[in-house]
Amino acid sequence: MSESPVPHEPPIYRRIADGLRARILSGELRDGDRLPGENALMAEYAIARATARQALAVLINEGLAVPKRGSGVYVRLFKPIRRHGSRRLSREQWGQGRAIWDADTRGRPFTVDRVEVALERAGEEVAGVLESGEVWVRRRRYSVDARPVQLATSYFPAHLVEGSAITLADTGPGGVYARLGDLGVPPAHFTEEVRARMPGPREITLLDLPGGTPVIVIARTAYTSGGLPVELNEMVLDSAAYVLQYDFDA
Amino acid sequence: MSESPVPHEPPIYRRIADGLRARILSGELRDGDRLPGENALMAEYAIARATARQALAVLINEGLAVPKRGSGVYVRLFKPIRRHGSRRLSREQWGQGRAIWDADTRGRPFTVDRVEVALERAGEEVAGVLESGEVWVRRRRYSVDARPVQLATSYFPAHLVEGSAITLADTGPGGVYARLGDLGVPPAHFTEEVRARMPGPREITLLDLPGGTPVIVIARTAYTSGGLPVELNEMVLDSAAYVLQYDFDA
DNA sequence: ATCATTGAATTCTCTAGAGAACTGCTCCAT
DNA sequence: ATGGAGCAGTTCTCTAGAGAATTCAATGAT
Repeated sequence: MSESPVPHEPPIYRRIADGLRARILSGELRDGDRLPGENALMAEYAIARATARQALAVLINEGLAVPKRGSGVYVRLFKPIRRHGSRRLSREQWGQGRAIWDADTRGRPFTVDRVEVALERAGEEVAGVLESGEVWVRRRRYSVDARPVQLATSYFPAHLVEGSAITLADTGPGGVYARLGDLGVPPAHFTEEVRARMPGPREITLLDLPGGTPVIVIARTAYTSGGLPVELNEMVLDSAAYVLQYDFDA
Repeated sequence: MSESPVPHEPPIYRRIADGLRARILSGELRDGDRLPGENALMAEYAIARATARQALAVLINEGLAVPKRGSGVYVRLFKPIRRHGSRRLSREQWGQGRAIWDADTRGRPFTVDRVEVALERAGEEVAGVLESGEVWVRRRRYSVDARPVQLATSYFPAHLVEGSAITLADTGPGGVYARLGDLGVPPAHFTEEVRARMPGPREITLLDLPGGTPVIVIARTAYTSGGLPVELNEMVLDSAAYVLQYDFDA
């Protein structure tokens, strides 16, 4: 038999992490405050550097802290952008001022950079959704307050949008949806599929993500009233920067 | 000026991780396959154990691999459940004595364990949403195929549901929404707020999450047609197990 | 005043090694 | 056959140390 009736004491690095987490959640350490760094933890607990790093890695991985190389480890600040799925139903009377998570409802200005427009052969999944082998692709990155928060890639059936402003960098007033209306195929119905996962290296670079930040992936398909798919938009969001809101009736 | 026009070669651990990732994404390594472990990487690349661990940690952190202590590191399998936001809660479904979760698992039945029902003093945020200081709280965990996939906590204004089956472990046919209907306050409108983040230690335990798996947090508020909030349901989902789907018109 | 340099502090990367904890298999006694 | 013991292989935890890369503030030169 085992002679340890003790329900397994957690390892050192975990106890240190638990202590720091408690101080963050209790409010003792606030957004932007500096956490004790590797050296401080080494001295305080008489542990090796790797162990101190492991403790900090736990918090970084949970998204509660952000490391700044050459400076220190800081409590993360969280002020998400609220993204409304269906604007039509999300009127003021429903839940205004009742939001669970504090978020910026006022429209902070988005800036768009890295716009790429290209005609490509559709991948398997895209081709399946849009029922088209060739697609016009629009890739762009959105930033708020000079911080990148979203990558978006839109696909359009090539035969549908050929010759329109959708194939240009500047789509003109009203954006791509107005142009689809001009073409006689205005979007009437949307389906959004939402997932969350850890980012790949490319996404970490483009969104400038600190460690421990998942991304939200939204695949939105736009259909005409006749059920014709006219756009597939794949969005990758910094999950620390966003709260999604969906409103619907029973 | 810096005299390194070289765009900074990535560190060893990252190059190894990149190589393994490529083998996974290319299909060479499939779901459930065993990855080269610490010892194998140490031998192959002539590196220290810590460095090999760091390489594997990258993949584990991205959710592409799962470590099994004493056994090895394995490629993760991904077969999500599709959860429909709208339509799912339609009156027909809960009107017929059908639990909502049966509807969207398509045969894979949800099992519920760890049901807790209690009368509690509402926290600040919950009180603000439900406009009630005392709330009945229902906590439960859902599993599919003996795997826990979701934690759910529902809050109801105490004065509203006092004496109904909502305060019991078994809420009867149709679940809590049918009971709210019985009480004359049927839910007519829903607002869902969706976030993603890394799980805390409690969530890791309850959901049995491997490293590198984010959770999706949904805060759903149910309102009557008169705009009265009658339920706040906070759900924590294993993000590897779910795809959320929302449908709406332009 | 403005700009460049320096230096301390900090995180990041990596080596080398050791023991603990756990898994899965084989072998042996029953 | 079945159960238990033992063993090899694996991940997990931790020590001790060193150099690289980066940040940030102070200092000095222009």
